[in-house]
Amino acid sequence: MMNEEAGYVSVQSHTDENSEEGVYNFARMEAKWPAVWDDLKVFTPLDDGSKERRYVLDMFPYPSGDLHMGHAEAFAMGDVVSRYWRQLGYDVLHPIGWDSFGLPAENAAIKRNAHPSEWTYANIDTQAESFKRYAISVDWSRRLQTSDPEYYRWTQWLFKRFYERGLAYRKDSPVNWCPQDQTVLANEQVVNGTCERCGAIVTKKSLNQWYFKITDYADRLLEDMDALKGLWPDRVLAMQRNWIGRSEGAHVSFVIEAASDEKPQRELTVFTTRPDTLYGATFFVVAADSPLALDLVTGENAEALSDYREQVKALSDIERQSTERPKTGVFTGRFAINPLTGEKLPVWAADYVLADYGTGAIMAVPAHDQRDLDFAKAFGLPVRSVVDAGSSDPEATGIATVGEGTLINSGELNGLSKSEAIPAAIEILEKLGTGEKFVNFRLRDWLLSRQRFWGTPIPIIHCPDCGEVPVPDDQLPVRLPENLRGEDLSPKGTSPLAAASDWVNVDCPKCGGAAKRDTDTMDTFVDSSWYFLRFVSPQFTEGPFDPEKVNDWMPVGQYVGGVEHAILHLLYARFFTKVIHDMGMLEATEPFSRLLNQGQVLNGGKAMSKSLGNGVDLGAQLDRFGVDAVRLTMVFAGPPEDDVDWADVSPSGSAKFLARAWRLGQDVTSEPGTAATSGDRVLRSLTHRCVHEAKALLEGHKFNVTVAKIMELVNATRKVIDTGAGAGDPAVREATEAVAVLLSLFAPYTAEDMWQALGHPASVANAGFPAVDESLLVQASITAIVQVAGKVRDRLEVSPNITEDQLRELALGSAAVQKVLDGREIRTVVVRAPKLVNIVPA
RNA sequence: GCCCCAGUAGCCCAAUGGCAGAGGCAGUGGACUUAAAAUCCAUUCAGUGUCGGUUCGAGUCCGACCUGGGGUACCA
Repeated sequence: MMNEEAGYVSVQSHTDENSEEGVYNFARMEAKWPAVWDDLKVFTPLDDGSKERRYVLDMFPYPSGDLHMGHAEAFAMGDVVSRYWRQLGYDVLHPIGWDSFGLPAENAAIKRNAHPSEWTYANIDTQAESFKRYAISVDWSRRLQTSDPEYYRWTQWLFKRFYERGLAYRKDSPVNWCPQDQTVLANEQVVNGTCERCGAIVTKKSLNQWYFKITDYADRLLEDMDALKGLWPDRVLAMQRNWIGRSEGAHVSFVIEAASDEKPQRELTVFTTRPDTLYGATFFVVAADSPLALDLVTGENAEALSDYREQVKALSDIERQSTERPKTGVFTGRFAINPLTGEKLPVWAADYVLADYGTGAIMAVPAHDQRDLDFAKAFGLPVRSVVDAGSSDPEATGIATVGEGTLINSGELNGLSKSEAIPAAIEILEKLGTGEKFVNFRLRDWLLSRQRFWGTPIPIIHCPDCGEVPVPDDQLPVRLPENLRGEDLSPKGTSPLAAASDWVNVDCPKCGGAAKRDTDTMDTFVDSSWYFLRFVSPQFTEGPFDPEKVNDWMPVGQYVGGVEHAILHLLYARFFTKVIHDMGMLEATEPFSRLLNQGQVLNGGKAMSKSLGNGVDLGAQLDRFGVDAVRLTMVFAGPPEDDVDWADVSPSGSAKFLARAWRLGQDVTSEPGTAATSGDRVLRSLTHRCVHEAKALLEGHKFNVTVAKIMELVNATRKVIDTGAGAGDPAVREATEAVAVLLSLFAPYTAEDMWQALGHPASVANAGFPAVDESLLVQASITAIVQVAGKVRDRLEVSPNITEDQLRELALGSAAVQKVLDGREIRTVVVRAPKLVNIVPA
């Protein structure tokens, strides 16, 4: 703490305007350079095809307030890539925008009796100013906001194209409903099964909602991940894979016996991954909350089912999801016929079978499925083993046998192993015409409608005669009304838009009769599923994006953002990209070639939060240490994907290092353009090795190690100035210029100031990555180590070009080696010229 | 429960299968200073979570386990 204070004082003491020349002063640099960069349009891509294009993108922010430490880390990382690519000579597209629709703005508007746009755009302006101070290298002319009518016009346009392709549709589905507040709740507004606002127990209510048919793309979303292997973090790919949840098995049809004239015979299909266990099925279960259960139930059981369904509805998510909860269910009075054995299986309704997975019905094989076994034991249903896994009886132990084994009690399947029996059973079912191989997915369609105001209106008109009628393209955008504010936006059981009668009531575009607008708005994930496409031509008026520009830039070469978006945003963006590709508007089938997940910024081992009181204010850190020091600290703290614990790092140490680097620029006395060839050979060699290694490290996103290499070079250069060839040596200039260019990726103000001190015009961002002289990478001599039985026994100074034979002879001739060998026979000699010899005695 | 990721010095972190240390923080000593800060120089500190395996050689590869973090969970 004392030392941090010391750093603070030392840096801060030089920030006043009258400070002496030659002293590092971050405040002066931060005041000076942004205007210069703006004038030079350093970060505006040429976009003319004269240079190879590269697109780097940070996940765009939500304007919740001013920037915080998390933004500072994420954008520091993305900026390294952007500035690195620019130094390599690419035409870099690095844009910024805001994901500016969303509920917080609506809540703020209710509280302040204002329109959500006021709060939203004020915050955006604040963040934009902070980003400019933070010196992220973005093209400000491409700035966009998803809540701009010029943006959401195209969100609506895309929705219509999805609608035309049958990929946007409405259906009834159960949603969270608060009976007290008379409103639908988002999942995150349901806390422990109760309404976060009033505490009432949340129930399910069936409402008509809009969906995107993402399930049509499940296979491609899964398969195309193969090409992302090694380019996206493994865990993100794993999470997406789990989310999509591909499961191979079979559909099997069961005949349900007739119960009466009103309840005639019918067929029901189940999905199972274990068709081999069909002989072990002893009962049948349908999801209690599905319409199927109501259809099946017979008279005397109807009341029990109805009571049971009420109980299930009242269950909180927490209770429902607990695997510890005892199995519950009711008998429906019906029986299913096992297609292989003709056996009658009682049909139960239970909540452990989910209505929206598979077909909402299962065949229950208690001997080989733990859940079925738990249910069988709770209701005294029979258990029959059909796979002998050599373990004890499931009925006695209560543990289902799920592993490999030999089929028994299973007719023609007897004697087969589990893995042989699965395809054999499918073949039998297919011959009987009562089943087939089937691949099931866990992924569900994307519920996109929200009963909220501050989102993209759904461009559909409901006409009593014509039904759903899309708003014609030339009438887009359907704008949000501007006269609703404050209490008008509070939840009243329907979307706030429904109350805006001027807005809702329109003529049907088809028949001209009285009709009403759809009053729902879109999930904000829709807005963010295509913003990366809009950035290629944000002012384009003929479509969502310029069809030529989009293929010039897409796919995004590097995407940077938090792992919290590992599933939803990234899956949705991939889905949109594929649909837009299928529409023939885009060549790419994946939006983001490479993905980097930066870690979180913690304080004292924990995420910063108000309740913990451990928040660190970004603005205060910037005031105290300077933008460059904060950026450098974020990058140097560790690998980009690791969390940064602000309690473990030293922004004052970063500031000290930057001042040290900056002073090199002040000290150099040779003229710009001085040839380096006559300079200090050792320093030159180090400079070129540093640049060479930095390139490889940057490609691998090892930014922290890159910074360490720059520090090494700074230390060596300082030594040459103070105790070596001196400040006038051409190698010192060469090294210092390399430091400035490398540092420009991490500390743009310091680097720019150094560049100027070295006599170069702005901007260092365009200086170009230093060229490496390969001949300087070769060292004059190398220390070869000589091991005996893996232990180091001698070191030899050898030429890097030494042959294996030469090195072997030298090593064997070593006195130290001979002493250790002590006359023993030699079994092998491993030679790795020029670095190592390992002599293995017999 | 299942699936990922990570365990190296007091701390943050480096190390194409080849001398465990590049860098930083903290500590210690010194130079400079009337003194302090800043600056500069020097320097202490671990055998890599545990056990086993592969190899001439393992922090690195393989297996099991321990600890921590993350994801997911009645998905048939």
